[in-house]
Formats: sequence, structure tokens, C-alpha cells
Amino acid sequence: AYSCNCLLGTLVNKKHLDKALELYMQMMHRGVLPNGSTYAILIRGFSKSGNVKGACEMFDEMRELGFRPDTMTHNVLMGALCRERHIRDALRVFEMMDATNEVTFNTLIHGVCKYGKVSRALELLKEMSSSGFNPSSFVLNTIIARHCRDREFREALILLRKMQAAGSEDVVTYTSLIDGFCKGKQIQRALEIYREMVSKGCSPNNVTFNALIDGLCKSSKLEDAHRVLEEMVMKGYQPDVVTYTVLVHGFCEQGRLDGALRLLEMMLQKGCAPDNVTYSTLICGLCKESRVQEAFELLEGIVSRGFAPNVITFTAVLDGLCKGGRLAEAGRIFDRIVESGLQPDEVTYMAFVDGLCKHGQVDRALELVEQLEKQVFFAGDHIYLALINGLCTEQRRDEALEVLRQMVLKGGVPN
RNA sequence: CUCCUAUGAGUCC
Repeated sequence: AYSCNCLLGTLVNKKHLDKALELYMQMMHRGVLPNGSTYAILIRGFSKSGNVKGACEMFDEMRELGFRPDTMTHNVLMGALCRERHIRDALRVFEMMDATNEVTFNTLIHGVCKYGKVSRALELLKEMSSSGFNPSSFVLNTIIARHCRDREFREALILLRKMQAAGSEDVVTYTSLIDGFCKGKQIQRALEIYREMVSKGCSPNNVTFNALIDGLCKSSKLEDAHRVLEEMVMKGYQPDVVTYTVLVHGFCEQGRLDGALRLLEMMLQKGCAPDNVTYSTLICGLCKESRVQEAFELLEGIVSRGFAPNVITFTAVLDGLCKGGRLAEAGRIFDRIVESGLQPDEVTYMAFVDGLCKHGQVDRALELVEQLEKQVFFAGDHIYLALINGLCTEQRRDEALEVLRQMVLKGGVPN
């Protein structure tokens, strides 16, 4: 079993889950008894490949065969469940554990903070302490980040003070708060935290600066953003792709495409590679300024240089073309998404359906939705609203009513 | 050996 496990581990790490499963089957057939590690490895494999269901099945099989999963195996499964937002199931796994460790709590609290209720996370934090584990700054930072997301700054600050008292706060702690305040449109308080962290001798990093710059840009304070950028450079930090993209976004929002394009040049010059976020931001900015042609050319340009746009970048172009009334070309982008091996997502469909409906091509929109609903049962309220609007605009009330009926039939909720 | 915490992009409303 030991050698098999080694091999299994290698297969799983190389993402050859199918081969790993085959080996597992062979083990069973040839009478090589798997042990607890065998399952831990397989469950980790399923978990890493995003197949929670498989991980759960493995887990059940393991228990049916009389193995008691150890703490680590439980942790792996819980991690997988948390990543898929199945918090209830993760908590159920937790309930049946008879031995936990620090990772157990870190995993769960992280999952609950991300997708569950804060109150539950706080309960777990208490339980963590009473089980004899000292909550690390890792887990406390997770909770602070959640409070910030909820704009519960009072709670976040209480935790910060506690961490400061213990001397356990770090750059992540401060950056979470800075970002939270920025997103809550409280730039002043974000700056206060920034000054506080510096005065306490905690060094900011790129993430800190990027969060601040983004906050300033989104509050239309481009000049201040620029000042922070200068401070960042002066202190010896290299602006990275996020820094540039945040600034590009800022310029785009102000309609200053010249500035945005100059930033693109600058980053290329400095050897900082733009990514899909950068390009989709620029494309979107160009489209919003009715410079769809340039957006389209930008897309062609990056593709011809070997860059692989993702579904968001394509959709940004598709939407621009739709809004410019160039529906045939939008259709070609849609096809290209599929040809590139990508999946059009709900936003892609929404953009295209909306574009078709608003340009008198409701029939094509209806076809598109029909095609979509071969893959998913219900396209969604917003798509149906667009269809109904389109039909009404064309005075096709009976069909609109029929679409409404379909929508309700599929569980949609008309507003 | 398992958790890996903080920053940027697209649609409709």
C-alpha cells in the first residue's frame, strides 16, 4: 500500500486523477489493501480538481470499508466543501470529528467568513480558543476581512486593537482595514490606518498601496492616487500589474483614455505584463467612449501577439459591439469564445441578449436563450426581462405574455 | 502530509 500511495500521490499532484483512480481500482482488485493515507491522497486529489462530489464519495467509501478518517483527511474534505460554498456540509463534517487541530479551525473559519454567517465564525473562534488553540493572525485577519466586507468597522477595529495589544497584527491586518475603508468610501479613515501602520513600524507592501490607490481612483481622486503612487515608488516598491490596472481603470472612468493608453505603454516599457484584467478594463473604457473600433483592434492586436483573452475580455468587446449596433460582429465574438474553448457565461449571454433585443433582433435573442436553456434549465430573470422588453417594443404582446408564462413556469420571479 | 488570510476587469437593474 505504501508504494501505491507514493505513486498515487505523484499522479494526484500531476493532476492525473483518472490514472490515480485506475490505480486505486487495481489495488482493490489485486488485494492490495488501501489504508487511511490512500484515501487522504485521493480525497485531496478530488478536492484540488474541484470535484467535491468525488471527494465526498471517496470519504463515504472509506468509512464504509471501516477506515476512520484522520484529522487531516477531514480537513481536506472540509476545505473542499468550503471552497464550493457548502458550508453546512463542512460544518457537518466538523461535527463528526473527534480530533481537531488548528488547521481544522482555520479552514472552517475561513470558509464560514467567506460564504457563511459571521456569527457562526465567531462561535467557531470561541470554540477554537476553548479547544486550546491560539487563534493565529491568519484566522483573525480572516475575520477582520469579513467585518470589513460587511462594513462593520467597529467590530473590525476592536479586533485590530486586540491584535495590537498582543503585538500580532501585520500588514494583512492593516491592509484589510485600509481596503475596507476605501470600499466604504471612507478614504480619510483608510489614510489614518495607513499612517497608523507606518507609525507602528509595520511596512506596507504592494497590496497596501494598490488598495489605497484603487480607493482614491474610485473616489475620483486621481491626483491623490498619483501622490500615493509616487510615495510607493519613492519607498522602493515596484508598481505591479494591479497598480497599473487600477490606474488604468481610474483614467477610463474619467473618460481619459489617452492617459489610460499611455499607462499601457508605460507598463509594457517597464516590462510589466498586462493581463486580462488590464485589457478588459481598457476595452471597456474605449467602448464607453464609443471607440469600439479601437477596442476591437486592441483585441485583435493582443491575440495576434499570442495573448489569450478570457471570457471577460471577449465579453467586454462583445458588449461594446452590441451597444454600437454591430450585432453581426458581436455574434462572431460569441462564436470565438466557444472556439477558444471558453464558456460564455451569464454575463456574456446577458450582454448579447440585451443587445439583440435593443436592436430589433428579438428573434435571434429568443434562439440564443433557447440554446442556452439546453444547458441550464432557466436563463434567469434578467434575461427574460430583456426578452419581454424587446417583444413589447416590437408590439408583440402575445409573445411577450407567453415568454412571461415560460419564465414563471421555470421558477422565475417577475418584478 | 491538510487550511493559505488583504488589492484590480465585463452585462442587466
